[in-house]
Amino acid sequence: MLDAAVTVFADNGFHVASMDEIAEAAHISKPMLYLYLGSKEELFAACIRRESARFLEAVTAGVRPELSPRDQVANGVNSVFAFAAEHRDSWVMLYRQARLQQPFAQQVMAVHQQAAGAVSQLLQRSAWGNHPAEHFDSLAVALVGAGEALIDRMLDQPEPDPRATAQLLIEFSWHGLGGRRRSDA
Amino acid sequence: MLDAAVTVFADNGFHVASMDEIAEAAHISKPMLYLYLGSKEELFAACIRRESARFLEAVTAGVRPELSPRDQVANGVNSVFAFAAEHRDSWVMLYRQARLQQPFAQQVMAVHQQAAGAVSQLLQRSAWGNHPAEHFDSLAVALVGAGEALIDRMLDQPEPDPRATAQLLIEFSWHGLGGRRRSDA
Amino acid sequence: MLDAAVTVFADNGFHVASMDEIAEAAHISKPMLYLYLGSKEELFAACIRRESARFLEAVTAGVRPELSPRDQVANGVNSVFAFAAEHRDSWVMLYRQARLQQPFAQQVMAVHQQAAGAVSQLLQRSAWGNHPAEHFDSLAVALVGAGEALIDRMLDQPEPDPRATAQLLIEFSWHGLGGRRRSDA
Amino acid sequence: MLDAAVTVFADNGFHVASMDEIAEAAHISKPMLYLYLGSKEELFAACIRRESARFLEAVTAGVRPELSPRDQVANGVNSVFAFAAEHRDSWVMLYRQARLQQPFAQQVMAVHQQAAGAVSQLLQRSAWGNHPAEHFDSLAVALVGAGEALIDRMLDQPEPDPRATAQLLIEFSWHGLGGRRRSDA
DNA sequence: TATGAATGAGAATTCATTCAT
DNA sequence: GATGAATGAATTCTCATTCAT
Repeated sequence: MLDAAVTVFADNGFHVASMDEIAEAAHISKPMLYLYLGSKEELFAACIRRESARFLEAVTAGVRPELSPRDQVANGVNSVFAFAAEHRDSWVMLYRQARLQQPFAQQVMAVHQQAAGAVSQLLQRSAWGNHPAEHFDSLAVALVGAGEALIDRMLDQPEPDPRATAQLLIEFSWHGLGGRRRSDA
Repeated sequence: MLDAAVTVFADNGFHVASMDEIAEAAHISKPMLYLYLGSKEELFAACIRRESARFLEAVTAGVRPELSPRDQVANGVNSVFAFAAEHRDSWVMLYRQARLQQPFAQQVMAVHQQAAGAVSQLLQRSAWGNHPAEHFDSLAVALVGAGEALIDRMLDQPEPDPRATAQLLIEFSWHGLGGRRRSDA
Repeated sequence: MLDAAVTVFADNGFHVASMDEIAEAAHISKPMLYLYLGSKEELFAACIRRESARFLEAVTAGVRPELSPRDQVANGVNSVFAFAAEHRDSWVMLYRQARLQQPFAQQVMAVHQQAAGAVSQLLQRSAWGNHPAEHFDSLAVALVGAGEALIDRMLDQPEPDPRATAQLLIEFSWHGLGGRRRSDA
Repeated sequence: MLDAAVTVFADNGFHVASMDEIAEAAHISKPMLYLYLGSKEELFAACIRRESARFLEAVTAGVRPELSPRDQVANGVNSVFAFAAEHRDSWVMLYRQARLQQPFAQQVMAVHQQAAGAVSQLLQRSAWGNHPAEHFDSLAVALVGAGEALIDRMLDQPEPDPRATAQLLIEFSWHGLGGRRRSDA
């Protein structure tokens, strides 16, 4: 039942999605929706809650603390990309729709920042030299943003290849676009 | 008149923003809004059109073809960050709101992809080694996504510093998170 | 089962009371309610019927035809006040709620007018002088109205005292507010 | 516009009256109703407010402080009966409908008790002997209740005669049903 | 018999949009 | 040219009522 809602919300966004549409997609009647979920807002919140949990679970499941920080990041990136490819609607709903809907953004961003925070920590532990912690926060934000953009594009392709896309991000992250300027050559 | 609309749309999103609110913010009456802009959708489209143009203009103005590709990218990144910092509402409206509103996303994405395409070309021209063009498209997407995420965070800060933020992105782009694993050391 | 309904109807009125609430208060399921009572309207009608019967019974039980008309009225007033005090919900349901709900008002008013008619007859038999029968009808209406108002107020008090309140009404009825104007003194 | 609402509310009560019906009766569209009155509850409250004011004004207008307390009461009773006869809907709406609708009862009862309080004071000033003030409150309640009942009946008659009905109440109030029991004779 | 699960119909409320002036 | 006043159409939500078990 939440599945239908997630799909409809992912396709239309919170405001355009109507309860009629969701009820129809779920093959139930509107009163059932209200009986089980209370209201449109609660329904949306419930969708966010469940999908966030699934997302966290998927990502957490792949964590291997015995690996090096870099490999942990690589693992995480792979998990996230795999999740997005497998649960397209969940991803779109969380990251494209819920993140903007004012009363709900907070809920999504909490998870998001938790993830970014973990990345930041791993980066910090994997790095050379001296940088303030905030520097790694920024890098984590950049990395996560790059990931989201790649996922977005990936999801528009007919046959998404999460492993390859993740690999690209990881390479890009560690090595950048190439250590030296061409003019350096 | 569009200014008011942009502000309201940026603050509330397309659906929550009401024509009443926009008319009031523009200090005109609703019939005027309709006389000049036709409908809410046309109004939104007009906002997107104008802000996209401004955005492109701001970025294009800084282009210096005589520079090296890398410097051109750096220039562009700086322009984009400066634009976002100076025209917060324009940026939010384009990248946070319009990109999701189904009938309009295309309009925004056209500009967006034009920018990403230019970046891709510059990267290609600045790179070593052999990679298919598509590889650079992906890198451009990642770079642009990282940029957007950093801008987003920047706009939430009390005193955004576009130059510093841009610099961070550029460094990150060229060199990644650090060329070698710690264990390599 | 009707008890629960009466309580709920008395507390909330016909429209605000929901069948869910009544079923819950009666510790049965809604289908049972419908099986036994047919519909919300029939349920309400059944409540009215039963409470009206109880009311009439309570009042009739105290009738002592061998007494003087005045004492019979006094008796009746006492019975009514005692009934209202003892069966608060019955009274409220009948006189506050049912009397206004258009399809049911008739049902309540029939009982009400039966009582008023009996009072009118007694007054007529107890009176001096010549008055048309209609005059006594009016007096009965006034007396009954005064009684209802006093009952209403009585029911809002923490410890209703039906005997005292009834006594007040009876005194008021026989002697009015005082036979002479102060200026007469 | 409130006129139509008062009529509909008087006929149907708060819950049965629908905004559609009221809008139609007022020859305007529902959105206008909402524009001017805000919500069904506010509309009802506005009706109560206006009719209460009219009622108070009608009653207050007839006050002649130079008269004896008894004549003042008689005046007041006449005013009230005249008002009810002339503004049937106002009366019904205030005393039959609004008095029971929980969120609004207070508003009506305030006026009502103000009136009853005034009556109580006048009775007190017109009376012989020693009685606690509370005794007069009770008498006022009874008197007012009797008045309401008579008005109710009056309003059901084809040609209400407020003066005669009021006169009946006044006589009844001062002299009761007859000073002595028949058996006293 | 008894009920958990389901729904059709309708109510309040809002908003983009348009006349009449 | 400008606007106050007006509305059709849609949306969320509720409730009396009924199956399927």
